[in-house]
Amino acid sequence: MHTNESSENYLEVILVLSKTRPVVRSVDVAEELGFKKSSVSVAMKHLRERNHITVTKEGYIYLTEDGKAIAEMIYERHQFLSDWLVTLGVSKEIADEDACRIEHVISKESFEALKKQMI
Amino acid sequence: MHTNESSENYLEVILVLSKTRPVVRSVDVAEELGFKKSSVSVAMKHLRERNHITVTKEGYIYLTEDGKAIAEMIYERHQFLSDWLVTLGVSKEIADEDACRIEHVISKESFEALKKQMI
DNA sequence: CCTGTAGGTTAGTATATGCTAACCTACAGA
DNA sequence: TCTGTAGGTTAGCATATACTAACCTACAGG
Repeated sequence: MHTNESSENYLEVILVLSKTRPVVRSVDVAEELGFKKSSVSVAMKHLRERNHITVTKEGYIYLTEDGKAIAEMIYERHQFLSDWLVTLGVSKEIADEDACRIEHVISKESFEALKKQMI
Repeated sequence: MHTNESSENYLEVILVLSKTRPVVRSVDVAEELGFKKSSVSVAMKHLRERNHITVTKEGYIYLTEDGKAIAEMIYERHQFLSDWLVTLGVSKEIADEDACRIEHVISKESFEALKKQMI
């Protein structure tokens, strides 16, 4: 279940998009991230190869068990870190940007410790 | 004064090493980071080109004003983030590793907000 | 004097990422 | 029917980083 920061981001975006629309396609991911469709195409190929997603012949992207686990972990971190920064007085936008970077590098231990403190 | 994560790390290490020894050389940096001397050599070339360091003909590395400013900012973040995580109950080792990654991605705003909360 | 070692550099390799350009397929609509 | 557009793929480029291999210089010590 090894991943890179970029893969984690793609998986998270797929999860988020799937919450608000019936199906997620490469173009949707590209638009959301502001990336070119070719970049997303290559990234999806990698995610397929690593069994993090499956793609139907119509181009609909679905998270596998593995992919979903990663996506949900990252998404939870994102939500939590963003909210936490906002409680510290950081603006919503900056909090979101920072959460988006910190979520990929913080350890499980530190994240859990932070959650515990916030209860 | 533009930098990458890797450059920031090198500058921080140079600063830290200079606190405990009279001079800092490429090999010292390589040993500290666990990198090969060739990698450090190339990195030092980039830091020279961007005027973040100067290197004497003996191979002694010194931070420029710019380089020192970056190094000290990152070092302050490192210290603070590491201490903060330890107060949350994270082990010294993990806190240090996490600080080392978060220090490069957290925004000025968030860092200041966190500092304020810790007073 | 001569050789081995320390410190440094350069060239070329590899991975991760995103980009542009060119191309393909399928389908909607004049 | 014919064409334009949407969605997707592939090839090749560019940057950031670290690595291995090969080489150079200088100096210590037999």
